[in-house]
Amino acid sequence: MLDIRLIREDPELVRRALSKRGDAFALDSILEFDEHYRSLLRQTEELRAHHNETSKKLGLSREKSPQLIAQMRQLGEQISALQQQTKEAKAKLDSLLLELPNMPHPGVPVGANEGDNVVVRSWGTPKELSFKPLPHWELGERLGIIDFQQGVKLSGTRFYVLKGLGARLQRALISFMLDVHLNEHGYTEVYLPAMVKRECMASSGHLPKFGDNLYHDEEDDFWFIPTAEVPLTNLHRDEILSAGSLPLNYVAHTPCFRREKMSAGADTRGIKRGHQFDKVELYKVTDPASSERELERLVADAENICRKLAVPYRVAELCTGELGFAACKTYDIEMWAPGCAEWLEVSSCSNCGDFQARRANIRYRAEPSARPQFVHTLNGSGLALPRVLIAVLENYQQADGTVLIPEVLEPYLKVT
RNA sequence: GGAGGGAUCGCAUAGUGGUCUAGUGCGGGCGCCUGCUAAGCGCUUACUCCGAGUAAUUGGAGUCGAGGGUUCGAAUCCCUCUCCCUCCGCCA
Repeated sequence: MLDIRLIREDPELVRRALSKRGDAFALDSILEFDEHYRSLLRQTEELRAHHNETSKKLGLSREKSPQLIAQMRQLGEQISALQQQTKEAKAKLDSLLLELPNMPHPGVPVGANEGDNVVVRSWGTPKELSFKPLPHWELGERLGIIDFQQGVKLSGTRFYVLKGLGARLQRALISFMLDVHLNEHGYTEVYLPAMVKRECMASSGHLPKFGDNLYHDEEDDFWFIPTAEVPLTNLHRDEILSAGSLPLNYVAHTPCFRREKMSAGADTRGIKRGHQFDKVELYKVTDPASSERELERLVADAENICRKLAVPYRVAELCTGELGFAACKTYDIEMWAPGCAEWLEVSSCSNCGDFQARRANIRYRAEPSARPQFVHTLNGSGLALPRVLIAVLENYQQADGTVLIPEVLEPYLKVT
């Protein structure tokens, strides 16, 4: 959520920033509703002040004047009517504010689509292969480690079953990633609910706008998380943290569930885009001054996994048009997959500034007696499992159709 | 799933219709005292919103789990919901 005071004081700044995303937003009606709401609020408060004062006097006086009580009753009715209007205006204002995305950080390259993203660095070079590399769906089927038909049999399109070494390879990757983030990067591991309350989705920015992409249980109003970012953002909802506790660094392995309505038709082959997938997620809560630096560290932590797996990758900074709703700055990490001959997005690392903190009401005190202010939140995959699995299978495949195990995974995968 | 109990300031508690402008203790902060430490003493210590002021500051409104109701007036009475605890049942 953007600060209404900023919109009020400098609407042009906000308008310019948001326009870089390539959409138009209803700033004018927000300003109008804000003005309307505040004038109602002022009236309500004035009447209430008068009401409070008289009521107090009445309490202290010995004889209760019936006329005065009648007057007060009438005033009370006026107040509750006005209060109702004020509440409605506020609700309308808030619902408009919740639809506004974050403002891109000033340094983010302006652009409309993927072509305008800027590759900031790359690591490793795709191996020269003496044979034609297979895509993972063929490799996986031949080796009997990915079964697409059984996935469809159980749950329909965009589901698959990992079997034997396929399942074990995924599990090895998860353990390996968690261990690196714990031991080398100093994150704290957390185990999280995969279903959360509606308000959690609003805090992270996934509701009200993106309900289409979420699975939802009607009976208990549980929402299935599309990423661990959702529960992680809510871990400290409505809290005031001490400056000394920052930054908080969390790592979590969770399943993720996405309807993928928007991308109907895209990537239907293989395991690149399913309705359910696993992800190791990195998350940071920082003070405002350190969030930019911490984003660089977070990306470096995710990259470290790629390097240890010895898979070529590149890092791109997203242009303004590609930024997610809550993000003000994002780096994508893409691993090279020779079989399907494409760069696979295995991680998206974002600084959300105070956008989520404002929605989730997460604050901190710089000094023990200082006024609380909003923290910054950052998130990034470290990394997304199916795509790393693809990259490993396709990069480590041999001419005879077998696949080698990356050295770092050997301790996790004693093949017998 | 059934029955009962509960939710008050960071924590623990007091508060059953107007003097609650929510008290007290602990914890935190600032200061004093003191060879050091401990102790002691004094002061202080919630958040949000609207307004005035360049600012320090200041006026008002709201918040005792959430929402609604009764009342001139609600932490206190009533209703609904959420969450927590205890017991029973079921269960990995």
